Amino acid sequence: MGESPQRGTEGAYRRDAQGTRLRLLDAASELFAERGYERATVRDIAARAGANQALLFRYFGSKKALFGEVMARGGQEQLRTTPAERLFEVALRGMLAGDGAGADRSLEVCLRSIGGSDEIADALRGLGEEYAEVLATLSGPDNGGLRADLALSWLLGIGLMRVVVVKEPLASADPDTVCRLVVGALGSLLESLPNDVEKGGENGGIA
Amino acid sequence: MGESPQRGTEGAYRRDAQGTRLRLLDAASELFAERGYERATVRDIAARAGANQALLFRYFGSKKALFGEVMARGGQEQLRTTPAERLFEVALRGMLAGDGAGADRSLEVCLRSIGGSDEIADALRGLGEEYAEVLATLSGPDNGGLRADLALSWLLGIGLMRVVVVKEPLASADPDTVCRLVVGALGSLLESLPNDVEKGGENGGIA
DNA sequence: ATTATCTATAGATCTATAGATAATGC
DNA sequence: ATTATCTATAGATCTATAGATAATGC
Repeated sequence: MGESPQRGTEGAYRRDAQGTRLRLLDAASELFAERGYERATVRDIAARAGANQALLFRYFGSKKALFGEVMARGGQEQLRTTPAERLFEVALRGMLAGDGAGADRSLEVCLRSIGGSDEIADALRGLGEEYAEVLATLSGPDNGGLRADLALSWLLGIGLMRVVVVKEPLASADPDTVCRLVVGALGSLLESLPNDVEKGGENGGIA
Repeated sequence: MGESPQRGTEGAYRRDAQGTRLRLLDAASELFAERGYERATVRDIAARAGANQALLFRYFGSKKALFGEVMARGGQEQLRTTPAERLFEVALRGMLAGDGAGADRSLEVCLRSIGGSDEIADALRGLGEEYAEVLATLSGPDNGGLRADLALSWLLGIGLMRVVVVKEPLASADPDTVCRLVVGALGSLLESLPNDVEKGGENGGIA
């Protein structure tokens, strides 16, 4: 009983398709980030949005389509507003900070959804392409793409261990310390990071 | 129809509880590695083992218990037989090589199962503890545990991008090249990695 | 006689849909 | 009248169990 109004705290509620759609999208962002794609059920998403579960299908068609919209919404902003040489650190700090106000949780969503389905892996690959493309501009021509992928791998691995696995001492380590250690070590991989490190330059013959 | 004998290629088959148990365990190792915990169903596991699905529950009790046995079986060997200063590279090469004969796929299993349930994260954390503990001996006293966690994060991140996400160019990059780049960059994080990466030569001027 | 193996099914999810209800705009 | 919202349920999984069947050892 008592599930009819479902709007909880708001008191008077008005019919508002666009508003409901947006609340569903926000709720989905949160729940996908918290539990991953599979474990976030449409009923839970609708409940958090204070909406009926059937509306989710009316407005988005399917759970997968909703996931697609969630992924499309985030990420892009960070990519557009951050200069290449700061992208790694900004993304890393975003991951380390966890949930901020309008924090971009796209990467976290991906990490928790891995293995859920092939479409999820596709989504993460797509997001990765965009990050890696930018990061690749920081390397010389030799293995630039590979170096970018490796940097991105570290970023995701750190997120995985810290946010999903919650491995100590990493999980509660000071973001500044983590950032310093990682960016320092990456200096020999990506050449134009802010804290310039002497660079090796050549790569020594790859067969 | 026609699912009764289920032993396929073997021809004459004998009742062999221990053998069936082992085939189930092997099949589970493979399928968990390929699809992760959630998507590997007990029916598929039993089918690959050429056994009836009910036997899985008879011999292991539950799907989770089976997963536990799979995780307990692998990993340990690599940890015991590999000296600390080579552990990172050996684990990395194992991840890069993918499926060998008796390759240890525990890490891959974990990567594909993340988000499936809290128990999975626990299993990965436990496996991580053991690796990190060994890696921590390679660092000086300052932030040794954290440095080890960061190295492990990179290892897992690379596995994630290469094996699960299949991001190019990393996915089909030459293992030697990847290994050289990563071990080189890690030199500034873990202090006593072998300076001779069996390629000899340039290790990049790392402070 | 023992017990490895198989059949059949309970019971719990979860996504998705069809159709009913009711709040808004005209 | 339109359409946002809700109810009820179909249909597809999947794990797990109870009890039947049949291959082995004595």
